[in-house]
Formats: sequence, C-alpha cells, structure tokens
Amino acid sequence: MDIRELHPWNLTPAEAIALQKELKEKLKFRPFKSSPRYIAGVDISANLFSHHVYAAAVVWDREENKVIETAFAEGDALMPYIPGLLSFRESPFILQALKQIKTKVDIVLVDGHGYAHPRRLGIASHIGLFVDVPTIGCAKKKLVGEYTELGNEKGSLSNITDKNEIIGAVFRSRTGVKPIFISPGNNIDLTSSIAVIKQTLLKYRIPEPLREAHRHSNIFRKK
DNA sequence: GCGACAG
DNA sequence: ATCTTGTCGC
Repeated sequence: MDIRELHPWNLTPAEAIALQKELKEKLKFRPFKSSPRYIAGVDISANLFSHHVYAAAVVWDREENKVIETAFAEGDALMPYIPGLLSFRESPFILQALKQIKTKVDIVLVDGHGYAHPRRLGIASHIGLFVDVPTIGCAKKKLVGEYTELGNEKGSLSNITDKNEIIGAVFRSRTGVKPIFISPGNNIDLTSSIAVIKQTLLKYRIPEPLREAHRHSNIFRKK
C-alpha cells in the first residue's frame, strides 16, 4: 500500500513530543460506513531488552476468515520504549511492512492506542497520518484516562475519559477476560471503531487481525 | 514529591 | 515487549 513520507523519525524525545502536538491537529474523525472485508493488522515483536525489532503486517479476509497476505520488516529501533513515544520506536518498521502489502485493505488495526494518548497521538493515530485508509488503536492496557469498571460479561462497554474529553472505550471482548482498549486512529470515529473491532472478534480476547500479526511477528523473530 | 506508565 | 507448565476458577 502507499505510504506517505510525512517526516523523519530520528528525533530526540523532546522533538518527538513537539511533533506529536503538531501532528495531532491533522487528525480527522468521521463515521466509517460499511463492513470492511480486508482488514490489516500490524504488530512488533522483540527480544527482551533488545532494540532490534521485528514487524509484521497481515491482511485478514473477513469473508474467508483467514489471513490472505503477510509482509515483514526488521531493524534497530531509533528510540527506546518511552511511554507516550512508542510510535517513534515501532512505526518506521510497521510502515515498511505495510508498504509491501499488495491487497487493497479497507482499514488498519494497530496494537496500541490511537487518540487515547496524553497528547492524543498514539501509534495508531500517527500511522493513520501516513496511510490512506482509516486506522484503529486496540491496546491491552490503559495509557491515560479514567473509566468505570466493566461488567464481567462479554459486550460490557465504557468510555475512557481524560481532561473532560471522551478519548476511547474499554470493551470486554469475552466473558471473564481482561478488557481491551479501543480508540480511533485517524479517519474514523470512536463509534465506528468499536463497531469494526466487534466485527473482527472471533473467539478470543484480541481481534483476529491483531492476534495474527502478533503470531507472525513472533514466528519471524524466531526464524 | 508521588504515582502512573501502550509496547 | 518475552519466558513458560501446570493449575486454578467458572
């Protein structure tokens, strides 16, 4: 897929923070009408305490219920993991993997937050400024904000609020498991993001495209 | 100063 | 983020 070249990635943490505040203004949130067939999932795998990272991009076909394409990229991260700056560590490699995808995907799911970020530019939003399709952030833990505890049953949903603004949602994807954290990346709103995530859930806590991206990045790393 | 802190 | 079998709970 086509990848835009918005800016360089070799920045200091201070420069990265300034850039996030600037890029946040470019985000668009709008309803996403349609039930997408081709959904990309992206994730990174790495050895503990290593700066060498392995990226995988997969395309999940919702009609056939299977992965129909995969692409990979690896390299040395330009920045260590710093909460709030995850994107500067992972995005260069994720974008490199996405660039090799031939399928015309309808939407991209990213492992991490989108708008639910201290400066409203999590990795899913950041990546969403480099591609021409909507992006959604789906994380396994909270980064910022507050929410009321969910009911234990599948389907329980609650908003994530920060500084008096709704920034995302917490969602119980399966009964009795820890919830997932959903927020719009770019070119999609929260309501549509939740709807799309629900369409990609099969029988596990994590949406299928992201489970597969995680699995493939691990296989890639261990080869 | 203290706690929180995606991957 | 990774390692890792059995085991606890519904």
